[in-house]
Amino acid sequence: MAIKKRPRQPKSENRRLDIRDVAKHAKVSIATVSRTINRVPTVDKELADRVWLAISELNYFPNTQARALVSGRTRLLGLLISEITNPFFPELIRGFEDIAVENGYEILIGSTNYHPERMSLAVRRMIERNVEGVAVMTFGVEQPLLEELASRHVPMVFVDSGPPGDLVRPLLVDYRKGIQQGVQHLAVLGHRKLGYISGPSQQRSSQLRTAAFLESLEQIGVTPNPEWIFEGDHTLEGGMRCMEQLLALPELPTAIMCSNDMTAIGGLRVLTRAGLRVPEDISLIGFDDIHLAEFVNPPLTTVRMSRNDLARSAFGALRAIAEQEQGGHPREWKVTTSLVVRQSTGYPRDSALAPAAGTPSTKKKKSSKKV
Amino acid sequence: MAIKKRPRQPKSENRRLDIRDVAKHAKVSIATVSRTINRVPTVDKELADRVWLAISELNYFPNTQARALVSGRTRLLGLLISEITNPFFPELIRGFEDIAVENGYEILIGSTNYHPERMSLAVRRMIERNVEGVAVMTFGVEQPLLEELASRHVPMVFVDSGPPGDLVRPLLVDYRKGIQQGVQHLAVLGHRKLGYISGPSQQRSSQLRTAAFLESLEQIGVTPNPEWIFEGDHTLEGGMRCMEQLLALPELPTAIMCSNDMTAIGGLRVLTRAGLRVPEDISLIGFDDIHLAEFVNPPLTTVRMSRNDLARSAFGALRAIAEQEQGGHPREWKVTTSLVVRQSTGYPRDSALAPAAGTPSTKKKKSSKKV
DNA sequence: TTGAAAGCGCTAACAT
DNA sequence: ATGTTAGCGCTTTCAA
Repeated sequence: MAIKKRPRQPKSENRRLDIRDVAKHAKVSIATVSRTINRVPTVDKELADRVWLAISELNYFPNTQARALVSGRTRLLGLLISEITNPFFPELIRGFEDIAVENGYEILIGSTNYHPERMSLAVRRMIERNVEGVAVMTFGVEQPLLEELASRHVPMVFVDSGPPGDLVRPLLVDYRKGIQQGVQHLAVLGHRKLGYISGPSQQRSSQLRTAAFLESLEQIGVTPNPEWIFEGDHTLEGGMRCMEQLLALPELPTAIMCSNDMTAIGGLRVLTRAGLRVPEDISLIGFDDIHLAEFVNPPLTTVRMSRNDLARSAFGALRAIAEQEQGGHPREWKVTTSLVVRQSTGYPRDSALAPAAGTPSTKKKKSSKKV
Repeated sequence: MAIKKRPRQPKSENRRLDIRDVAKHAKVSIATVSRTINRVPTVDKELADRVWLAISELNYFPNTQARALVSGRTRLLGLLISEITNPFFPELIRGFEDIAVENGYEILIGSTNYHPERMSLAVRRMIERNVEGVAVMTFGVEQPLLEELASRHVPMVFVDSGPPGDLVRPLLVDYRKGIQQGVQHLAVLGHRKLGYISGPSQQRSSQLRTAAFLESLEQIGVTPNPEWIFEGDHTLEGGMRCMEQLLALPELPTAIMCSNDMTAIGGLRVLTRAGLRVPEDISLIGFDDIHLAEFVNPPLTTVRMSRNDLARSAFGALRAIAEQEQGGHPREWKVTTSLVVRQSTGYPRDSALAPAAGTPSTKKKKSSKKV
């Protein structure tokens, strides 16, 4: 597009400046220009100065394509996401763009829009453009696509976990801390009877969450009641099913933590249908902070992971893989969590703390309700 | 990164497949492979078949860098935005990604984050990567940067308008239609006394809006009352100032349209402080549908432009410039608008239509009411 | 219609 | 420390 390229001959008038122009202008060889630009330390100070001067006088920018072609390094990273209009992603992209650009990388965004075709197109685009690594920030990417990348030795990072491999790293979300934040929030409100709906027990990340829950209970000096612990499957339906079983119990907990938001939202639905009020009768807390969490009624208190951490960890991990991380065992890339207090948590029903019923007022945009 | 490149000799084991591998496999010359891939029509059908077969058997992807280097076409487009976490942009990006990818382009996103430095970094990145065009989707990009692009013959499109030039196109937002939608919405509710707060009269886009307002009034058979028409400046403060003046008038309009949302939000603030209720006492309607519009109290009814239109127009315009748009005068790229009915508009105070006062119930998010 | 070969702008080996 | 030069993988001329 840029400019109509005439055949080859007439050295078109507005051709881009190239390294030879700079060399000529600075009266050095093109090799010296290249070395200067790449900060090879052996270049004579004076020559280097001449080169830099020429560069700025001519306003020369090196041609990335040519550099990439010869060096094999594109300084391009792929970011595979599900849908950019899902508010989780813009924040993530922002962090990723920031750190990538700081380090001289560009990012190629591939949205799958939940379509298998778009997904494979995205992977294809990344391979064609020779990305130096891919951050897979969405679930459900088909195995063959990942193999395609792996077979071409493209480093990958996954949120949470992915197929293991030499060039593959999981990002470690700090579930322990996240769950702890949730449990302590409930403890502070005065809850001692806590229930839990887990994710599928085969999934590593949900095992971690369950373990963290139990551990957090211990920290607040509460003995878990096995009756109140259910195994869900991280779906809305799973959450509903578990909540129904729970409601059949003779004694109910005053608060329930769920292994993810979808589970909590399913649970919420059942609670509401059963005529129980959240949080007046029972408090509910999720995990993930998906978009929907803010829009259910009442808005869900939940634990979210830092998009910025995620972005920086993904970048760092990709870079470390690529540069072979000479020193010792692979580093772990942690992602921190934070509690997002909305309106699905409040004092327990019979608590002395409760002004009457409902959520206590808190500062800022945290849950707040005049009773 | 991708893979540790050993010096040059040992033809590293896991080098990428290249066109020669395909040529060998298909028993043709690399020229034929190239022609086949580029769908040059003169290739013999049978040879072409062999080539395609080889390509798919080897799972070959052409190297974009090499192609770009020799052809001078990167198939890369720059998208200059202010901030990706502003919800205006993800939608825009989505549309842009869709159409770009459909056409074999990639997009390079540059966020300015309202920092002059980031802005020039973004422009620099685009030039370095040799983008074939830039869609400038944010205001306030500094002139020198645009000149930098122009001097390198990079085609540009601007939302609404930008510095004119041979390789520059404005996108034309259909203000007339947008304003009309707003005015008719008010007319349907029963408003006949309409006020207007314009933008700065030097700015072309606000002239267009004002003209459209007057025209729309005529269409609904209302004679404009010059007393109720104020010139704002598209800022919050301007909106407040105008609204204060308006409130000093002996007779007030029942509804006010503003040239943009910030103006309306400023106006809303003054109205609220003056103890007037919106929309019970006075209806208010903005233009743009900025993020904030949804979160003010009451949420602002406004006119928004289609992000998808914007994206597609930007892409189309860029492409047309680049391909020199052989046929006649440059095409116009229109962007449509739509009315977003929220809660700042309702029946006029003394309307027989009003059930009591306040907003009529609406179905969906569109205006529509049973009278 | 096909193939051989000349570059695209740059980096890095090699020579000096 | 600097210059010369051979490619990187491809497209496109040119000759056959």
